[in-house]
Amino acid sequence: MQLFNAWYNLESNQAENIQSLISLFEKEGNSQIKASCDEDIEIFSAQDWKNFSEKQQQTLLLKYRLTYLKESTVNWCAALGTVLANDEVKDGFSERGGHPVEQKKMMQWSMRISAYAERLLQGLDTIDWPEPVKEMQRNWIGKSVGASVKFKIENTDNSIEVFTTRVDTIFGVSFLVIAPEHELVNSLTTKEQKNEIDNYIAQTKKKSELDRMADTKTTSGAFTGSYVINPANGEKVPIWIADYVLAGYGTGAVMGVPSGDQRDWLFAQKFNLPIIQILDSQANIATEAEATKEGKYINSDFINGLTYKEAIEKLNLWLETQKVGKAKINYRMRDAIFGRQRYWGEPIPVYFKDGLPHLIKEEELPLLLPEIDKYLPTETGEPPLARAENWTYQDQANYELSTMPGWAGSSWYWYRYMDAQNENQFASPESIAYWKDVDLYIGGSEHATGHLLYSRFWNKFLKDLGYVNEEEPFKKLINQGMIQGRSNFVYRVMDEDGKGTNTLVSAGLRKDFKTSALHVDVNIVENEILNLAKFKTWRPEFKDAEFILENGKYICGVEVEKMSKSKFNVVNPDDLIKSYGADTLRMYEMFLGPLEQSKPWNTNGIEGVFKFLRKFWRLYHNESWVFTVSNEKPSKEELKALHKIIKKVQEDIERFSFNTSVSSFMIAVNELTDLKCKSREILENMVIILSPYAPHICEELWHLLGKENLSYAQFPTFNPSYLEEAEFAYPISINGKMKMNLNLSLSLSENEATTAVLANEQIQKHLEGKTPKKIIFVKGKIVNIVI
RNA sequence: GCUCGGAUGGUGGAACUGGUAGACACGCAGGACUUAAAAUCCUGUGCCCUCAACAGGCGUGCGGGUUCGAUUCCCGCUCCGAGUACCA
Repeated sequence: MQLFNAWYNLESNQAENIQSLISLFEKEGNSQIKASCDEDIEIFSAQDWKNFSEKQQQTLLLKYRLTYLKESTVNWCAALGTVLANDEVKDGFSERGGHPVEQKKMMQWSMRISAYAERLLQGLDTIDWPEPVKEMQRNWIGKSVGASVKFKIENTDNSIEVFTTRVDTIFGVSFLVIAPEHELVNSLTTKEQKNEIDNYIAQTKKKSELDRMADTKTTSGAFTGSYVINPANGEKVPIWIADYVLAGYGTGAVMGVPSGDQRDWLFAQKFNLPIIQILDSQANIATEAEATKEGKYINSDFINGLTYKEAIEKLNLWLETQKVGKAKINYRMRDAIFGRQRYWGEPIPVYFKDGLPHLIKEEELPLLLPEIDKYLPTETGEPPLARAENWTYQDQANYELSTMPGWAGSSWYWYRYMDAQNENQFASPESIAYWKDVDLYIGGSEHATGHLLYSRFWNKFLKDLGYVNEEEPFKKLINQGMIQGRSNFVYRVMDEDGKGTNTLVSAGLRKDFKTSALHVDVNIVENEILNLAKFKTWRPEFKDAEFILENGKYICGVEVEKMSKSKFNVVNPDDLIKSYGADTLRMYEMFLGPLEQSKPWNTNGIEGVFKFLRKFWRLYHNESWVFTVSNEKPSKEELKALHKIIKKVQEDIERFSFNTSVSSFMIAVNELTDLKCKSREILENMVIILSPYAPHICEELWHLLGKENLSYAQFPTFNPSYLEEAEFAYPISINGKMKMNLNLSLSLSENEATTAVLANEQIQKHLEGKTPKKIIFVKGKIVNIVI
């Protein structure tokens, strides 16, 4: 609601209530206002504003709001009557059922995250996050400095606006490409070209954005028949459409400069368009494009002879004075779509009256999901909420039918933890002032450009409105590795049109068919062999499935990928807890490897951790499993073992290296077992050190030791004097190859040490009578003899 | 395609700042205890040559380089994973 009732003021560089915008409109119209808003805003005066009807005013405001309605393209599956996510579309067909999917335009709620692009970018420098994640976000925000240029359409008053980072190449333009979805395509297409354009658009509609992107090898496009005039030299430039240009980015139009851009070069090659050299440094443009900024301009009228920097400056000024363009900063990040055509999500608290969206009143919240007969779209393809009876506001106006996406909740939930019982506010100002932000956030890098960016966006917005105090929500971030799953696949045979059939072919035979791979539940697959009976009942669409078997079996394909419900490769840890206990599972997960590393889930080593915990328990017991500790003074060796582990665990916790701590615990327990240690002093400390790793067993032992409140026990202090050594077994290497170890006192100087080394008989043997050229001595590390 | 990450024994991994590669586990093999099994304990286990020991050679995805010395640094690839919007 707040986002709907807000706009972004680029002057104060923060979000403000929509009321302040309305007052500005009333006072001075919109010509002086610097705001993040839709591109197609007309200029109006204060007087105009007052004369506008209520409806006109609201329509205009919608173009400024931070939550607004926007036409977006979605994957539409007519057979299922629903919108599909990208990962539910496989090769242009729905994963479920194999029905055709096409790109369809739809009015969708969006959020103007782009208003925050610069702040999201700058903020990265202030937070302690892994560099790769920051880098991904920087690339995602994608700031580029360039210019926008208007190309006038021949014989009309309209023009096409183009964004370019290389305005200096404007004299090399030999064509203009617009996205197939571009709103001007229809009006630009001439009678002669209509067939070709229609065909091309039909083809494009079948491709998802992902497909369009994956295929960089084929150059395709179609000529509209119309021309624009290059403002720089007045020349006629043909307008093409091509699917490498996306409607959603910039203006959905690109100027084609074949000499400087390889993609444009390929396009010009294929369709016989001129390739114009514009820099004297471009020597090989007959074979490939050269995106150089070196050299001086040629064939470029008034920038001939200038360098790159001079040309950019001159052109930007020229564009502005000619009123055909201006210098511009562009962000590749698009606004985020906020509506979902699903049932399970928060309903959007909006109703429609006279085609305009209105918010329900705040005291009417929360708006609860209505009951519906089945969680499916309607027969006419409307979202599930359309099934609800009387889903109307005050019995008159229709409610919005889409629901909110997952990130509506995930973008602010941590504030709820600060004040979870609060019934009136999302969190009280006092609790927010106390807790501030999240000190350490552990999350997977798969959220780098989704959740972690949306959260930063909402947090900044909440700060602008004074609800929270920190600019950034997560001070420090660590990427834990993803636990991956082994996914199994079946292969659906496709007919000549590429449509899915009812037949599935075993993995070994799939080369002979055109197939598309489908995830299958790992629980109905054993040793890659599919249980056919279970498969048929798994989902209704497979009831009558037919199989092409190999050796009487259906063999599934295997891939390792992230564990996810949608991939049907999730395993449940409950069974492990039942047989090994939660401590074992917890420690095993740590033992598996470094926190940041991804790996497939595998329980092969869990026995080792389980045995360790039993061995640890036995330290506190005698042979008959009776609790036994002694009050004897610990020996030197026992103290050494203890202080080794104190040091190690301290260091490991600092650097989040839990797997190495677990190994060290095993070493310590092995040592203490060998020493037959029963000393209370040692064993009490061991419980404290291990307790964060295996809390249950430690709590139990703590009680047996006659103590309470383990979580408040003081972590033991490391004493280095227990670890001091007088000697070190130096590795002696010859030409960098380790030959033997030699015990030397650590107090020896370099000279004394090398003398002692050369005096050694065995070393002389290794030297084979040769005189060393050089001896490298690193105290406490190594001796290397070069011969 | 693009952005980001990863690769070390049969397996998970260790080696933190360029200094003994394979710690600690799993698995495997052999043995002890047991009527037997489970549990527990002991020994061995990177690869190659060798009956074995001694000794030797090769080894951190691949190909080069820097260095007395490289799993670690540099250049060029391959494969695997995550994200994705052909970003003008």
